[in-house]
Amino acid sequence: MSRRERAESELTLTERARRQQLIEATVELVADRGYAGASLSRIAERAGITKAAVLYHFPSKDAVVRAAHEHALTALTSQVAAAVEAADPAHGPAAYIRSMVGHLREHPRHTRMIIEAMTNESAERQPAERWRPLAQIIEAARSERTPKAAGDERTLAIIIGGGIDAIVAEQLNDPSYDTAEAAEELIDLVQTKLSA
Amino acid sequence: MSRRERAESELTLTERARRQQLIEATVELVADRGYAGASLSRIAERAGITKAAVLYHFPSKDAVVRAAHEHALTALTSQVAAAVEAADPAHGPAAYIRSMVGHLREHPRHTRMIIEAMTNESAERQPAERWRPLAQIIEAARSERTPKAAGDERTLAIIIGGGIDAIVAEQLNDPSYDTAEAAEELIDLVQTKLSA
DNA sequence: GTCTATAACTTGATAGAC
DNA sequence: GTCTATCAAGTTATAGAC
Repeated sequence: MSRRERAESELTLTERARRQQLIEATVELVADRGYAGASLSRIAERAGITKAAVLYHFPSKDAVVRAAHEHALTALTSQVAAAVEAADPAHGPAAYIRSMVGHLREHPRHTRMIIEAMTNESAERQPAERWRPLAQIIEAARSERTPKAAGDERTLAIIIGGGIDAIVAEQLNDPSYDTAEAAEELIDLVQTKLSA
Repeated sequence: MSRRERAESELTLTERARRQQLIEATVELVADRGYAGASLSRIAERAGITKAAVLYHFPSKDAVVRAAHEHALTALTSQVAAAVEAADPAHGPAAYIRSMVGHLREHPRHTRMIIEAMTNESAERQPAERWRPLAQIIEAARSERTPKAAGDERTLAIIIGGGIDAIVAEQLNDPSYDTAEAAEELIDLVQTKLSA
């Protein structure tokens, strides 16, 4: 299942281009038709080559999908991380929420890709712990206001994360939904909690 | 795709039993291996019969999965509805959160089934609007305290719903996570908001 | 180094035996 | 009324041509 994958440096120029093309095709496909709908033949078809040709560039179908997933996830996390670092620690949670909702709104296809990947997360992988980074950001913000305060950052981070997901998901099936405004309301909720 | 399904009253006793058995097998299967892993052959295998036999009791594979989905969903909504009705309107949101988290904790397999079904919700079905019932409960609670208040119930309901999902999901990959406590924290957060 | 032809298997569904 | 035998279409992956 898990063969060795070539290092980035060893890639031919055309290979690089093909991989990128295949990743984009896969992201679109997963976004449009879900995980199940992203078969090798359809990926190949969308890229204008054959199934077998896809399997030359990637060791397996799973590898293609994983690459597409990482592509979307990296884009998200790097942007959010940058936004948080640029912000004052006290406004860390707000920056996190704003940039995350913003990114997901601007890249709906990445969103679907990430959601699908999380849901179908094979049991083989580690338990995620997606809340941890946000919990640290909350802790930093908290210790800036009331130095000795230490609450349940984990649960708060989990709730916020779920809130973000739900807001973005809502926009997915009602494009007229104002996610920016919703994000501010979520931020307001968090501020209230942190001030208490 | 959508053939006529027999009315409940016309069902033989053995047919009733088989259907129930197949539904349970499907729920377990989806919970364990996800939507994709729930093929006709595996459903049949788990029930001790053949694929084709399954398709005698249900018109299609889709119908089996839909039945399993409805089974899980009905159990959830009926319990939550009862809990909310039994509670004072002012405590409606709390009752909603408690009973929902409680039910999902007690029935983890139903949980996975519902999540998978929501994610793979074919585009053919209506846009869900899962937040509506909760929004009404919030509105009722709000008008009891400050009769003229009318805020953004929709977004609040969406955030709460997402928070519940996230709490339950967390318990799914860390069984030691205390969802009851998390639920109380979420309730506290909502109370703060409604009091403001 | 890149891709075509082919294989081996699984899928959902039907027709018809009992 | 219940289920077995069979099918056509789809799936991923391999072997080997260019």
